[in-house]
Amino acid sequence: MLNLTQTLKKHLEDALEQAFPEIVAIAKVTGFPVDPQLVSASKPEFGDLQVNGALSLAKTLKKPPRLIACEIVKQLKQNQDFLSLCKSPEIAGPGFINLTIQPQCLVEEIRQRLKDERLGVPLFKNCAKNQPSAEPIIIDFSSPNIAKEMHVGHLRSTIIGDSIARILEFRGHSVLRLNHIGDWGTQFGMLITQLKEEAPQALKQANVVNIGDLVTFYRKSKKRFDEDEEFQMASRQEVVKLQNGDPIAKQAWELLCEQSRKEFQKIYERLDIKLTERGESFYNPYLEKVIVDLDSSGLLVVDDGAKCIFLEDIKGKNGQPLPVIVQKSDGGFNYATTDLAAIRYRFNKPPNGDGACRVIYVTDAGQANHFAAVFQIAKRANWIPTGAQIEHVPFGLVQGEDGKKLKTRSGETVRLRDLLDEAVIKAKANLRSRLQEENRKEDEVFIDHVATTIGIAAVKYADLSQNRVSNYQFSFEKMLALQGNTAPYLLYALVRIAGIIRKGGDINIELNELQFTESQEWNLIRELLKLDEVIVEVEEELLPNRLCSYLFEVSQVFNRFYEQLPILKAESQYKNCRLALCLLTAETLKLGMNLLGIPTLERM
RNA sequence: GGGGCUGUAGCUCAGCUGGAUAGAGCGACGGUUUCCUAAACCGUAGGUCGUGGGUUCGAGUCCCGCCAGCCCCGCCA
Repeated sequence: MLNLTQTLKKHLEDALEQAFPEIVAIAKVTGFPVDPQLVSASKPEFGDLQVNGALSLAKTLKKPPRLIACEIVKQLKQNQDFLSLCKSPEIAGPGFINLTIQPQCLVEEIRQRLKDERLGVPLFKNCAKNQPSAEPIIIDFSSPNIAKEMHVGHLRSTIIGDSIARILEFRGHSVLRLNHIGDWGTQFGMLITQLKEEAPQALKQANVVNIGDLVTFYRKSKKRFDEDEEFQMASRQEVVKLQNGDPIAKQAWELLCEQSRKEFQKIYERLDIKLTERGESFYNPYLEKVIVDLDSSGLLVVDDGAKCIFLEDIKGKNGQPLPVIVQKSDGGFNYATTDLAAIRYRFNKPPNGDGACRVIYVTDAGQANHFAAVFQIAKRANWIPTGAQIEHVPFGLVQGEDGKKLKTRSGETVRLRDLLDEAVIKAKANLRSRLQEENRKEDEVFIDHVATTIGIAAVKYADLSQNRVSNYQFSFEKMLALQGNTAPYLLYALVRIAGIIRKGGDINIELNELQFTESQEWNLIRELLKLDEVIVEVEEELLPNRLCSYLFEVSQVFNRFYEQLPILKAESQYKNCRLALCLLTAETLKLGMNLLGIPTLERM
């Protein structure tokens, strides 16, 4: 209903200016535009929309708010265009104006949507003044480390990042999904040194060690690095060799990366997530230039032998400005340097960069300080073009049901593949007991497919349905629960619709004959029509949980409709109309789930 | 010591630029099945929005202090 609310807003602005011509001048002086403050009604009994503007204008106009509302309404009642969209506006409470959309307008919207593949969600270019540009939006997410397995710490970034990417893509943006994997740094020196001793063949040919062994070697090497000075020296030398392009070291590094990459890919396939790999090492050739340019722009300071930039407005322990080290005293670069090089590359015009207009980092909230620091440096160095955006999209920790960081019983970090396996196993057990209760017989292919879909959907949905910023309490029991704001509940609503459609025979909906009489129908219609606003809002706020809440609402309203009104057994003129609502509900839910990265089912 | 995030019903959480009597779900209690998948639906109970001030017509929302929890803070990422 974006179009409709836009039109109404225009009418309201006109009414406001006609009733109180002086506010145009006041608006110019104060700099605040005339805003009727049109928002959705806070309660159904207030209608569809409410206008709050009269209250805030009371002070500037020095008139009681109800009087202001009265004058606005007087103007509106003379506007035939407005009255064709809205029933007579009503003043309520201290000066709210309640609006109810004309039912035939709602029906018309439904009719449009039934014909529209995008379900009324505008492309970016249609609703913004500026044309869509080919300039991509970069979303940096997932980002596991080579030689480590993906664990629960990567879960939220991967799922949330993917959903944000899907939403922006659907809105018509060109999106570059970057996997900034940890494929460089001192850990490779340690690992190669360790492997040279224990499994030298692993450095020469592929598939000699599996990822699990690699992780074990990594742990061992880390331990030795911290304890054994000789080992430390050897590791450092190995890093230097690698950095200098030594072919043997390079080959070993490539093998390690390849081994890990295969493992990551398995997870991404299970989760149906597409990413372009561009690890930290990609930016190696640009690191030196970062230092040089920071130096020439006068930001660089040498302190204790390390090259660093002192931050503005961010203080360290002793109240002194906090430094960010971009080149260590031994000449090595660190992650801040890589991140700065990445920012530059991403904003630079092709062919020397991506030419991005917006860069989004989906990482845990713990890195907020780091990004604040790096962004500040990039801004001060003028590496972010005017009009371009760079933002950190933080999320909270994944906690166990005890409220502490999620760990296995033995205290290890939880591997992502184990977590997904367990979700599927539990979903399968639930399904089997359900089948038994209902005396249903289904083949193993069906059971596998349904359990896998539900298990993965449950994990994704549970994560996405939570406000990103707060910590998230992980619970298989809750996410797989058959009731509540969960993936199975939403999937079930769709299955019900699919069931109707299967048994509905040939659905022949004459769009010209849509007519609705029952409150359950109108509730569903009103809910379905909110889709476009919700998606545009999620695009702006980057909060997928808002989309989840919406889909849950749609499912609930649909389930009431389904429960309380006959559909296939209704008289034919109602049957077709109700089937139309079923179809649109199904399309809405499928689209929404798709934007969350969750596939849907016909039967379950 | 400095900084960030969080604090809303027994539990898990929503709450969009400040707006009408603070909302869901779970759990609890009670009800609904000759009918399209009851994995559903209907109803009841449950809150000094951490706390103390301030801003104003109006604060869960904005500002300041305090308390609690989690996270980050120079050569790891």
